[in-house]
Amino acid sequence: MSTQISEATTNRLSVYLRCLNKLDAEGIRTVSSKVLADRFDLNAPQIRKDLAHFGELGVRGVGYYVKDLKRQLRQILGLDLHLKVAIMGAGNLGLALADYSGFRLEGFKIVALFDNLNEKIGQQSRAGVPIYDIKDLRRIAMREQIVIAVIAVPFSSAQEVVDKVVAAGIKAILNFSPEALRAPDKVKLKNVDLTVSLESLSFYLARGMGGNSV
Amino acid sequence: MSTQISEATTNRLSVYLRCLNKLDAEGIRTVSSKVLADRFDLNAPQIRKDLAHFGELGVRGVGYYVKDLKRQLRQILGLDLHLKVAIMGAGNLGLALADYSGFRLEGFKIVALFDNLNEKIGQQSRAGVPIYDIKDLRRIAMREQIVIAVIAVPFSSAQEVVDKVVAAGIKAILNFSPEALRAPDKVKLKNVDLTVSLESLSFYLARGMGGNSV
DNA sequence: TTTTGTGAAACGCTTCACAGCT
DNA sequence: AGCTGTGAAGCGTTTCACAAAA
Repeated sequence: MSTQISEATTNRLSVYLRCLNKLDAEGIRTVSSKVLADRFDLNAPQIRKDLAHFGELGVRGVGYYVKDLKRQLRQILGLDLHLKVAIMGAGNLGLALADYSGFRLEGFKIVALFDNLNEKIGQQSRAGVPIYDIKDLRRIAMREQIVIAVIAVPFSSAQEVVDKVVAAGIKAILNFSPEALRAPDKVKLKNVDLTVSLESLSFYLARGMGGNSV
Repeated sequence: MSTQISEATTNRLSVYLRCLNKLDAEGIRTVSSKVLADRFDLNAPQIRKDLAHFGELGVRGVGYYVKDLKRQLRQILGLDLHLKVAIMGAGNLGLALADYSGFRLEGFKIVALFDNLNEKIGQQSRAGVPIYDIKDLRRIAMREQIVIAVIAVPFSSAQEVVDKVVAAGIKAILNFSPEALRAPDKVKLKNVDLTVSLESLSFYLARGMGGNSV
């Protein structure tokens, strides 16, 4: 419990939760690490190790109670906090992210879009997320208790927007722009970079390699 | 040269290329691993190790010639192949991905969107990417020589679409849906999962941790 | 008996220190 | 002298094998 949990582990916890949701929807009550692994292409000892970081979540000889483990993972991942999210940039990507129903945003609420174009400010996304002036970021972030910002602005203004996000007291950033951004250590920054992802695929194609991976 | 190159390494190659593009734009001719590292918050020995996988790309006592290294990285990453990309799903996200200029898609061409809704088929994105019937995927993938598919459909139909993509002979998939997809080993699958990313941020927030990372 | 939780081994990636070129 | 390329050391993560518990 006192050790640092790696990013790889937290990512897997998220995947485990998704798997458990499926099992629960099927009415399955208990599941062993072996069955979970076989069914979802995971690794049984790794599941046990990952979960063991957070106490004795399973029952020896039985496995894990699906509903209990779901609840515990949701709590561990902080989903019960119902964290508020803002999307920076009401362009195509920002609007799409604000509304995309394919993302199972259980535990998150997208409460605001921010932009600097007058014709966008005051409008809202199709699903009804309001678009605010980025000048009002600090005020609205405090009022709405926004703790996560998603960066969906063109790369040329990404760093500038990150600086504003940090100044507004937001504590975590998910960056979609293809730019190496700097933020203070106290702010958690995670990058999702389409260029890097595509180039990685391209590399494997260029080498004529196969292989399946996350 | 005969060893497997790790995903972490290929991702960094992509980052190095981006840094070199900046240096080149500034007219800088040569750069040492030390300077590159200091300037872009990278790791000098790691840069050398990563590059050394592909031969002697630098010059001892000098460093790396920016233009040469750019060219070599582009070739290593397969960007000279100008690979063709299709976006599966002409919803908000698919259309946004097809047009988003913030992504520096140097070396890739998005040539098609696919959907199954009649009112979308025959239309095109704002930037002019045509929307085809997914039924014609195989034919158009062959005609256009599409080798990468981006999955931007709702999660409930993601696996079904992946199966069609595989059947059409496409060799690499970038998955934006929050679903654990299965594809044959010969097809390279890479997941970009907003849910996992957000939950990972949420975990750190819930634990009151700081820390900056990729 | 079944299946977890866990110390120990194995593995792979990163960092280091320096030999080898220029 | 300067900086790369690289074998070896260091470190963190994954895998294994089994003791402990139900």
